[in-house]
Amino acid sequence: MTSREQIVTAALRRLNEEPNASMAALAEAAGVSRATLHRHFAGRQELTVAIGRLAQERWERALDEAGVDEAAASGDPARIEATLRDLLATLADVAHEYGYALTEHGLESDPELVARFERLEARELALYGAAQRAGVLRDDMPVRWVSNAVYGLLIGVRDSLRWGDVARRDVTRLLVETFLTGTGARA
Amino acid sequence: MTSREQIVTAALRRLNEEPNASMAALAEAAGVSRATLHRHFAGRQELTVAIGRLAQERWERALDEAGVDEAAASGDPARIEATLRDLLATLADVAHEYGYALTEHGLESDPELVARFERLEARELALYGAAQRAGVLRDDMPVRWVSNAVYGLLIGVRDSLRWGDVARRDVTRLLVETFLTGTGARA
DNA sequence: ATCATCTGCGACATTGATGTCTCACATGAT
DNA sequence: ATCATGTGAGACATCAATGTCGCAGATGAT
Repeated sequence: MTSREQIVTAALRRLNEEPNASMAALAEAAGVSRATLHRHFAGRQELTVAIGRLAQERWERALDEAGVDEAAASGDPARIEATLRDLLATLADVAHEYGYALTEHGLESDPELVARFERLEARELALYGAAQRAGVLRDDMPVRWVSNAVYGLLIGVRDSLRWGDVARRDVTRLLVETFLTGTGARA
Repeated sequence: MTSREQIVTAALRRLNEEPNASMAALAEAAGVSRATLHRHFAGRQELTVAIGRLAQERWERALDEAGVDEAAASGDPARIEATLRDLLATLADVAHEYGYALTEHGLESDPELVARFERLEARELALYGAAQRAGVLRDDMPVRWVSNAVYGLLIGVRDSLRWGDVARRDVTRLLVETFLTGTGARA
């Protein structure tokens, strides 16, 4: 791991705890002098964008490994549902590890990041849409609502783990079941 | 409405759009000079805390008007469910109007705000717990997860409205149904 | 008319974070 | 031994946001 990568991951860890940590704090977290931090990243913006990219790569890998595109194209309900559950399970981890990137607003100012975000989101929307057509998800909800609901629940996951409200091994089940069948008791 | 209140509501409106807006921007949004803003609020902290208090008052009113405590104490499933639906509908509005307070981290540094937050949260947790015991909500989920899921979905509501993904008149139904029965199609 | 109060305006001081620079030291390759 | 490279330490400059102050004009009550 290059020192640049070490800095990014250390900064992410620190920012997950304190989103407004100063560059000095991030340097300290990386075990590096402030000057060295600036040698690798011209400014805070550059560093946070690097973190954003890292998060997106992780997200993209989650989509790839779950086989989102193929499942969406297949139209096979069983396969779509399995993929969906698989994806959500992985996204729970991503939310936990990259929570900072999940909630930070400043990242929207980087066009490259925004563009990639939209591509990734589109792939997810395609899966949700396919799930609706295949009868896996109810089709009387806007796809974008479904997407935003997932996003919100992922923030719930992040907070639950942050505050220690829920054990890590339970959180996947809670997320998936809440998303698919809600919190209501079966009639 | 006193000018102090006008400033708070204008600042809230502005911060809902741009959470990092400067004091100068907030003064402008309130149609007031920067000096006048500082005459009313010694610093940014004081202003954001005032906003936080406002949001909490709104939240408290939502709990009161829905009759959360009485419903929880009654143990009556029908009443609890009606109260729950009612509460969520109101909270959707609160999330829309007070989104800034919903996501801003800096508010956690004010002890008074934190204390009141915990009291309000406790009332909600009591309702969720009662709902679980009454068979309205499934009882195999930690109450705190339920609470965090609501919180997350409210962020989903906020974003959906912010980006125009969902019409305001639809969002209540989407929230309530997603929360209670999930996004999955009925088997 | 007079007085109290609030406000806009603009100048000024402060502050905390940020970015830059220099120099000395450590490491490792040749 | 020498050289290249990367780093720590600390001084320094900069900058944007923040907070303060004084003065003059507006408003409104008596």
